[in-house]
Amino acid sequence: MARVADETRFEAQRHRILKAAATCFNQKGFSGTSLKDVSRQLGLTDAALYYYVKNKEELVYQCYLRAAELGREAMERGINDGANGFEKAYLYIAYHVEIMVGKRGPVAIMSEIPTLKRSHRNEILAVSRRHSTGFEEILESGIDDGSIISCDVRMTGNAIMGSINWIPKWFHGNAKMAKQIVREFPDILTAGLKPTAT
Amino acid sequence: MARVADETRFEAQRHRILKAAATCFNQKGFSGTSLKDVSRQLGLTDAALYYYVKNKEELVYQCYLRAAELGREAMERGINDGANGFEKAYLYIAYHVEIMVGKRGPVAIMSEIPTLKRSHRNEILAVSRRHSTGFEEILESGIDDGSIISCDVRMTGNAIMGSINWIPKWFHGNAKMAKQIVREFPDILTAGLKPTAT
DNA sequence: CGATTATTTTAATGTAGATTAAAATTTTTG
DNA sequence: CAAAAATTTTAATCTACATTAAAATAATCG
Repeated sequence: MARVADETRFEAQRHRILKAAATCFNQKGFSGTSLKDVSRQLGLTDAALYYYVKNKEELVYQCYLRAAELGREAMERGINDGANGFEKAYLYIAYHVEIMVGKRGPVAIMSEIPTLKRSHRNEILAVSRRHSTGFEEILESGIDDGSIISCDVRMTGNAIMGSINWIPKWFHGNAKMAKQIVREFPDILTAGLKPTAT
Repeated sequence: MARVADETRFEAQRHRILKAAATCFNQKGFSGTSLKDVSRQLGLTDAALYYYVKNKEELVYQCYLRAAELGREAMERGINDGANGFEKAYLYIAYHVEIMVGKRGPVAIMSEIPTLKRSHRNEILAVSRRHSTGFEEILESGIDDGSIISCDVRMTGNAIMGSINWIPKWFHGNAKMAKQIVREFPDILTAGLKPTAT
């Protein structure tokens, strides 16, 4: 048995499949992408995908899990790297945006959560909720330490996350624009958070 | 023939169907909603829908057209009612947000543009682009008249529109929250546009 | 009311695309 | 290199809807 090597190979291919699927879902829409569309991108046959996922529902689920994981990672890094609430928020946004438009992407837009089977749906919803809550806590910490203006963290959080989540809708891989987004979005999204200079 | 009366009746029913479809699409996802799901909401049969739209593709298309029209209307009102660039932007956002969460909604999230047939897709894309451009022009006018801070209007526009477009993802008809959104979103989204008080 | 038109339903049909089983191929390992 | 395991393909099947035609019902009008 080629235990370790095989698992690496398998995981690598699985990963490529998830990225291809995310690309298709974002560009062609969920219902507009057949498994053949996904597999063709990798020079495979649609049936081959079933070696890696149980069915299409699971493919979507895995894409969403990966999207959630990448977001979680960005938030964790932001929390670790920022010295105060504002910086944590700023860095999280920067990291997350970078993932959305960078080579680790594409990140699947979670447009089809309702079509997931109950257990998967609940898991994705739970992890999403946790993410939102995490961001709200960052905002609160910033309000507490004076680095962020007093605001409704729920609404502010939704506004900022919406901007980030919507990026794949209008960004389609243009490298120059990717740089622009990474450079400008963090400032744009946090401009309203800064206490007015006194 | 009952010319006028019939057309009213027909249009009214058509309108109800579009709203029901938008509700389903936003809540269950596009691929997750069958025509039966839509028709059931109105106490109809799936086949009845074909009296109002040619097919499912057209149903989506009409939903998107309606969404675009509502957005356009909000922008027009904002432009008319605002005294300077900032106010135009602020009011447009307020009007659009109000539509998104109000009784005129639900507004369909345009998640499935790629599945539209070419002509419909091009039309929707064109109207979307026009909308984006319109908002960027508002921002530019604000920069010119000094009511808005100097910024990249393209990126800023994308950020703000993303927040608005994402609303149906997390808002599901709770009346209290609707009020909150209408009250807070315009300020949150424009907070970063104000020139720092001197 | 009786006739005409508008709307909806019933009952089939058609089809794309998901899924599967078995065979073929490729990769790994000893 | 030969055997075993891993990966992919070929070739069917299967099924959930979308779609349609014809019949039935409801609304409107003279």
